Amino acid sequence: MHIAMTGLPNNLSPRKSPVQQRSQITFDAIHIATIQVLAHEGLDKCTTTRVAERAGVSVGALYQYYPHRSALLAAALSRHLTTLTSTIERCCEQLKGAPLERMVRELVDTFLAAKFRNKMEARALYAISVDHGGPLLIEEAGRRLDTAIAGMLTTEPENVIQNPAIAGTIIRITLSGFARAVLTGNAPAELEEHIGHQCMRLIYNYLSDNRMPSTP
Amino acid sequence: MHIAMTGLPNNLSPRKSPVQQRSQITFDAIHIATIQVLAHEGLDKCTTTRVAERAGVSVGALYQYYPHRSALLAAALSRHLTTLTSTIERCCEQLKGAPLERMVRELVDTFLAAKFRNKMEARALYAISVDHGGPLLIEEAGRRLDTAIAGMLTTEPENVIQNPAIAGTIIRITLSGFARAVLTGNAPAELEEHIGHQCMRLIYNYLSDNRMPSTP
Amino acid sequence: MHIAMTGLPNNLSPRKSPVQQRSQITFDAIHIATIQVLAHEGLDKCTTTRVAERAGVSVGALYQYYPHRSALLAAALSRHLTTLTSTIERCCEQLKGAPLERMVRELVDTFLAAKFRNKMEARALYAISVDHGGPLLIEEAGRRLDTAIAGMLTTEPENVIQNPAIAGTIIRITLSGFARAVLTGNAPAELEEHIGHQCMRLIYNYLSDNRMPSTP
Amino acid sequence: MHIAMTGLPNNLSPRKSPVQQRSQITFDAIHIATIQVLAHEGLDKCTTTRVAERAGVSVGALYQYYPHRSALLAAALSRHLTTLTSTIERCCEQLKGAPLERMVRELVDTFLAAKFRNKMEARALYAISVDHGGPLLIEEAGRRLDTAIAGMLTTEPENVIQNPAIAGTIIRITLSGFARAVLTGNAPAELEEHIGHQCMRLIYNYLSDNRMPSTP
DNA sequence: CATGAATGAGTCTTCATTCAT
DNA sequence: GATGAATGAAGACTCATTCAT
Repeated sequence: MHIAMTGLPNNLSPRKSPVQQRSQITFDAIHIATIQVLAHEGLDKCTTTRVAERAGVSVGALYQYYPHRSALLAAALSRHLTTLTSTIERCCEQLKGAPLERMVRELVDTFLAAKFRNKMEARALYAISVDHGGPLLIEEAGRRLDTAIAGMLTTEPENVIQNPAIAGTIIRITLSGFARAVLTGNAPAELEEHIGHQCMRLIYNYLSDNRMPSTP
Repeated sequence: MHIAMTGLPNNLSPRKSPVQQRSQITFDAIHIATIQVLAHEGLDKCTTTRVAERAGVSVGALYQYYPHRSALLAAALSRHLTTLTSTIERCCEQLKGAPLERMVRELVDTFLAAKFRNKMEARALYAISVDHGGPLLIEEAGRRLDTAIAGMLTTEPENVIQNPAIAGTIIRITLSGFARAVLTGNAPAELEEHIGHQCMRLIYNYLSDNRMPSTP
Repeated sequence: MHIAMTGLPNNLSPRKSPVQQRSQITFDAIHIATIQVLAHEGLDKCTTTRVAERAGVSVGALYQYYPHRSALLAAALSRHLTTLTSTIERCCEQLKGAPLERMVRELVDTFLAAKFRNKMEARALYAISVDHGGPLLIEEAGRRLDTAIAGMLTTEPENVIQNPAIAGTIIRITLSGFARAVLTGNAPAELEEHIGHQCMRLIYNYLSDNRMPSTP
Repeated sequence: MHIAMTGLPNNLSPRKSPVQQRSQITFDAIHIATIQVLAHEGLDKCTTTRVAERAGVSVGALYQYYPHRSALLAAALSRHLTTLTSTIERCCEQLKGAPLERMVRELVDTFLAAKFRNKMEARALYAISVDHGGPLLIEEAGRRLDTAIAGMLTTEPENVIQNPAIAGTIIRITLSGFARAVLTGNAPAELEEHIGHQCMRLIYNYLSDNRMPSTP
């Protein structure tokens, strides 16, 4: 159940949940330090020593909380994804029964806002997306997002959504893709402010229309 | 001009182009080995030693062609992106003046086919997208793709595309995002075969319609 | 101020001064090992691995104290020069006001004694005089020696020294040159025991007389 | 006898003496390149490849003339020392029977002029003085210089030189020491132009006087 | 003979991890 | 528990030297 809670595969979960107050502070300090070092120095230079240093604790202390470096990194990504996922799940819950347009508008806004709240962090964490258990975490988060969005779409009043499951996935991939493009600098600066707008168009039109490619 | 040709930032470009036959063989062997090791072992274990070993040459030989590991990795990504970019550029060129629907259909098909031709390779190369000059290469490739697509859209007969530049970017980001989702296993298996279809819907509807969010 | 204390240019100074007892032992062991390996194997073979081995510690421990091989070597030379310089400075201080003959005699004796106290070490360190920051260290030591000697000469009772600054340098170069010749085996064995004597003659006559070349 | 001619110990002598014209050119080019690279890049970076490159030949060609890197370096030093030695020998020969003052003056001038003719080269070669057979070459050159100077001193008309052999060595060491100090930047700039003058005083007074330390 | 591609032993250096204090 | 010194495996990279062409 530990797995279920943190989304971390087997041996990648933190060693112990901090119970005392001092522990909690240290734990958080390490988490923050991890992201900072990751952002400022890159994955390769995000070493346990440097993280510990930045967190103001000893390496030994760090290993008190995480069994190894991968777990440390995975935890950073995990926390980020968990926050994002929860936010979206809550959002979708609240939008149940709302008109499609509002669903799309608010979902897009919420998603991007969550992703862009701390751009540095979000950007840095892409480094973990290829290794250290990142793929698994991302996959799981993806599933949860898909489910949440699909659940919301099912309640769409006019019932225009034929396959909510697929639609949920399509929306999630679209949003993730655009967020990544913006965060990694792969979108022209002038597009950045219109990203939300464009995503809405993309998604809204996709959902409300299915003429063309149905007869390919 | 070296930069212009390879898309590799100065210090990341290969050391020398092989002139003799033996050289060419070694050079290619190294390139192939790089991708294989990357795919099978991951970025961290894609060491110069292992690559050389797999290529059946000595480390020294490897360093005769690449000044350092990063250049080796960058070159692998570069070649991949160059192929993709050229393919799309050619495709867009040929589609000039075609009806919108055909444009979209063929662009999507070509893009995904190119990306999926060698899935293992494409998947492996995502590891380089965060470092080793990857971001620069990707950015440049992105610009070229955007331009190519925009150029094509400009010739759309019915003239429904208001802002081809933006549209080009949107399309590219969309396609890249979906390709990545599929390749990294972030799309449910059952969606995989419909990816092309869904992308077309997404893009075609986006292009042909702009009712909703124009009045937000 | 670190620079001022060790005479080592910024990036060549040791990493950290050992505070705990264990550290101090390791630190000293490394220093001694460096000189031994240097003496027995030569500069080229004075590798970090070999030094660590000889010191009975791991390479890692070595790198805890020195940022790189050059710093290790520089430190060895630095310590030697600092000792020499301090000794001479003290000597010159005590000889202030003494008659010229005694000044020369004792300075020469002290200098050579200091240099020859550990011939193996002194000999070995010549290898660092061309690189690894050696030239800078030597230059600085030279300046301090010159100053010390000049300061002493200024107090010569009979006031025969016209230009103490120049004389100080001349003396220092002379002494260094002869010490080197002896240590590197460039002086015939039979001269070795008379070196002090000869140096005194050279220097004393130089100082007390300046007839000839003043009318060249 | 090869040894006798080149002054190079056993396996450090060049592989073959170039007989053909083309060979001679290549041979010289390599020699010059060696010194240039040594001067500009330092001993460590004076690699066979770089030297060959600079000389405009292939590594293979270089190995045609020198059995290994050490021989290449030793040869550079050897040539330098041979030139110096010959010059001094000729000088001493011509000064036989001259008055002491002239002997000293011209010897000092000739020595320093020879050493300073190509400062860059002389400076660079100090790097070889600790290894690669350098010590042996220097020792041999020292002996020849000592002998030459002693031979000259023997013919001094007024017969004031008690022990020409020792005196010869003292003079040689003195001159070498000052030359080195100047070349390695260990003499204050303002002294540089007076070096000859100072050396003469040092040596002349040493030779003509032996009052003091004879009664220590 | 010259070339320069290939070799591979050997360097320096880093860093995850352990463990005596 | 916390500390941080020590470990040592592993990686990047160089370069003297050889040898097929």
